[in-house]
Amino acid sequence: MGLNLKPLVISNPIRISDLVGKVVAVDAFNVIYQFLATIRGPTGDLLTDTHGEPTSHLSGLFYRNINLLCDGVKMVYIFDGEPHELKAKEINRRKKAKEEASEKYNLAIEEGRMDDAKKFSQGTSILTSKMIEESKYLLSLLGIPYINAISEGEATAALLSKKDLAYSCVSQDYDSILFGAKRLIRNLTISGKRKIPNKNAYIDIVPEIIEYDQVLKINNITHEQLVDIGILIGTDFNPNGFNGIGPKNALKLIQKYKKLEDIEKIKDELSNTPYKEIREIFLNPNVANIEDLNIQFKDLEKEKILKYLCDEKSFSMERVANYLRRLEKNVIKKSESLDKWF
DNA sequence: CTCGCTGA
DNA sequence: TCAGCGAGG
Repeated sequence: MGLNLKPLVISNPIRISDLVGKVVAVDAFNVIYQFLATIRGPTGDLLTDTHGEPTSHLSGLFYRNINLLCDGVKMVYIFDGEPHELKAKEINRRKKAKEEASEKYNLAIEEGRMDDAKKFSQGTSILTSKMIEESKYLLSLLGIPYINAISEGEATAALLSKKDLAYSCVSQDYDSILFGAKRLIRNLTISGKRKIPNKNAYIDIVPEIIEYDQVLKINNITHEQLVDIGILIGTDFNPNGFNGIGPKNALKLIQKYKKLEDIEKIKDELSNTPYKEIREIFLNPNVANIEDLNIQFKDLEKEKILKYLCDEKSFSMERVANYLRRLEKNVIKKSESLDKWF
């Protein structure tokens, strides 16, 4: 799951009101997986419609996006395309991890350990192509544009930020910074309090922003060197990184030796790592031409949303209508306060 | 994810 | 008034 850059970055809290009118490029898979992990019933089951089809992804997308739209944030969702072939190992590892989580989940259900069941269920989420299509459909009804990336979604999100078509990327993972994104916002689509695992305590989750320039500056490194650090720690394209090297160590090594080829003690391991190819993935990512990306923000289609979510997906008419009304009021209020200036 | 209820 | 919990789908 991404790479652990946390110890090497500075993150500053950001208020959602700082994002009014700004475009953010959202890592769609990352966000939807989060909804699938968190939006579950007391024993870890997903929300479903009357046919038993999962609806947790739609619930999360609907409520979260309406709130962000109310706050005046403009989202563009970026969906992953074909993964790079070097990602096969990582994809396989995730698949195995899910199978293991499913076994633990089933056993916990069988033995009536419902707390455990809920815990293990979070690791079992599978994002089907049907769920992806449903998510895209709901986004289009909400008037929120989305882009189908050629390959890694985070590469395309980073491109939007580099070209100032977006102010920032949005993801929990740090990969977009390696792709050269100017900014990354974390914790935008999760909110409030989170329980600390196995403890009876809660922490406040607040949105935070990470600046690319600042990351390079405080560590006194270049973009190329940041990518090399990522390769040492381990990326999706070389999942485990190098033996015994964590973020702090990786930084020290690159600060001292400047590049992977000059680090004597990793020579053998390096010869077994396609590091040149991985560098290329991050430094010359496979993305569309910026002119070919058609991003249009539209009005939401109220009737169609009600029809889709309530008639087809078993959402409560009252709740959905309430939410849509709240957004409408907000839009009116915003335009009124704007009118006062003229 | 979010709402709505509940008990301090 | 508000954190915490259960339900929604």
